[in-house]
Amino acid sequence: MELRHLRSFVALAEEKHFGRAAARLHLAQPALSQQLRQLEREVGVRLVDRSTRRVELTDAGRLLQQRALDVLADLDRTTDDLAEVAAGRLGRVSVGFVGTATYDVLPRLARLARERLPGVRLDLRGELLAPGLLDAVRERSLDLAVVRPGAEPVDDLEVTPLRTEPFVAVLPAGHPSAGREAVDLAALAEESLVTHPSGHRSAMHERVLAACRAAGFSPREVLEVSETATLVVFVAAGMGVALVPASVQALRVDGVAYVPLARPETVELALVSHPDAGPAAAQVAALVRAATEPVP
Amino acid sequence: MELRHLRSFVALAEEKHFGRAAARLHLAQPALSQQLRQLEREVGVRLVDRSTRRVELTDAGRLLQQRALDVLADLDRTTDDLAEVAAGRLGRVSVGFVGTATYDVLPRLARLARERLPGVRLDLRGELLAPGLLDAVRERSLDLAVVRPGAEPVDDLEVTPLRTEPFVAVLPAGHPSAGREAVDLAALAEESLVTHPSGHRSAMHERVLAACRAAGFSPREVLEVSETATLVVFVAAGMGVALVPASVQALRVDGVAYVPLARPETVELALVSHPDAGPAAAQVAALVRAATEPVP
DNA sequence: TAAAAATACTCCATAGGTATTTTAT
DNA sequence: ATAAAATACCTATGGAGTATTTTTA
Repeated sequence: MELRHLRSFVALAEEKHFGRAAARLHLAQPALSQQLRQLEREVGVRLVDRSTRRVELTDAGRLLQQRALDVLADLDRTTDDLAEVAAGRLGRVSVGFVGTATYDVLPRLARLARERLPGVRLDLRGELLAPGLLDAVRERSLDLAVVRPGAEPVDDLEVTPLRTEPFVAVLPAGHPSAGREAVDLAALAEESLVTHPSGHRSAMHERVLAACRAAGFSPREVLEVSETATLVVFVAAGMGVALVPASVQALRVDGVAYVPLARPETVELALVSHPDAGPAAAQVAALVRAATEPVP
Repeated sequence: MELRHLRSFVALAEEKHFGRAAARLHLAQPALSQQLRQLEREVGVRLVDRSTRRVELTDAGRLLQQRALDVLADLDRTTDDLAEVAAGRLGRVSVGFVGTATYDVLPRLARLARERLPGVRLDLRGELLAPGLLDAVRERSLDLAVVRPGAEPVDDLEVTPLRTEPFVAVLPAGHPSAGREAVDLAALAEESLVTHPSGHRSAMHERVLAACRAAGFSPREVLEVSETATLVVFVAAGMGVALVPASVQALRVDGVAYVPLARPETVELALVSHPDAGPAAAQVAALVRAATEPVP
């Protein structure tokens, strides 16, 4: 059985006339007769009761007409859908975010995708750690990752810079520098510092300590927390101060003030994708770039 | 696009290897390469990322794999179903019954069909009138009809006799002959008679009056009702007596006694079907014959 | 007898085969 | 170096066309 048999059968079922159906199919009448004969032979069932004066479907014919219509419609839909998939407007894309991109980039992306790529199902996962994100992209369990690029370059994946943003200080509301225009990082030398985890689990830890060294001090006490939200809450609780990328200010917490640094230090944000990610991932990548364009 | 493209694509999607997939399809490898090229050209989308070492589906390819599998499974199911339809084990059949077959043949048929033709949806309609039944079968709004054959022969439809059954008298419980072994019809000459409608709407009316004439009398008062159930209830209410085919005894009503006639008069029951009714109708017709075989 | 489906036959388009080349690892 | 996909080319099947016959209402 081939689709041409089904298409011909449907036409014949509708026209109930070999000549007209053949014309509609751009076929000669005998070709249609033969196709029907083949089809009936293959399914082993008479589909059309026919004489020179009357063409009528059998019960089996009526069933096949319905099913054939369904199948042909399915295939038409499929063809359309394939084009959508190829254009990246239909599909499923998973994006992972490091903690400091979770409260700013993630929601912006979600809103943009909802508007511009309604056919793409997004799977967004926030508060992840950079090394795991890279591995996930490598093994295709994630399509895209928004990370803070670390020291060592990544050459088996595509990495595109998204933005460079300044650090801001996170201070408890009662802190003397809270509410100021800017704070000199050196003024915080004696405070306890709350940071992301050390080791190779987060790029932030090293960046923050490097900034302190640049300001001429090494923090006296360091408290490590793994979630950015927890970090901010710790500051609110008076456990210390912190340095975070400016976009973390999207995370508003009572009892906490964000204050720019007098001499700004910066961190990068980058998008990582697999070299042969699908078109939907490419579309979403474009939206990630759009979501990070205006540095807030 | 033809089914062979889909079949080949599915095999390739599963094997992820042109050589093996081609072998499974009993094709040479270049034929498969060509089919894929045609398919991709037609849908305008790359379906497989391939190098000499790696064959991997694109997003679009994965979508098509799913859809193609669905379509092919649908068609397989359809082929099976067509055979069932052709054998008369799958389908829909409507059967109409005259009033006096409604309470005996109809329920027997329903039970038999449930057992032996579970795939056939039966549409059973009782208490109809013979002329309407015949027209309904002619115009195919009914597949089968169980009727009391009238005087004039029907030659454009298939009529097969089902059974011949004796009339029985329907008497009120208090009637002197109620409970007897048999009653002589002439003994009821003075009673009011309850019958089915006169005119050409029911064959019963004429049959009953003919039986009375054969017994040597003409009923003094005749009351016409259109439903058999109503007729019996009228007798129970003391409105008169009636003559009905023996199978109506299936209709048990308090206050009514059925009594055989001393000199039996008979009526026929017949099955009417369209000459080119489908196989399901033929199967059901066989069950109707089975349901009427043992004269009760 | 006239309209329409079936049959007879012919032809050529094309699906698929064989041989070979290209490519990626 | 080698396995595997792509390309080139050829062959033959069979799908569709034309002409004709058969059927039935």
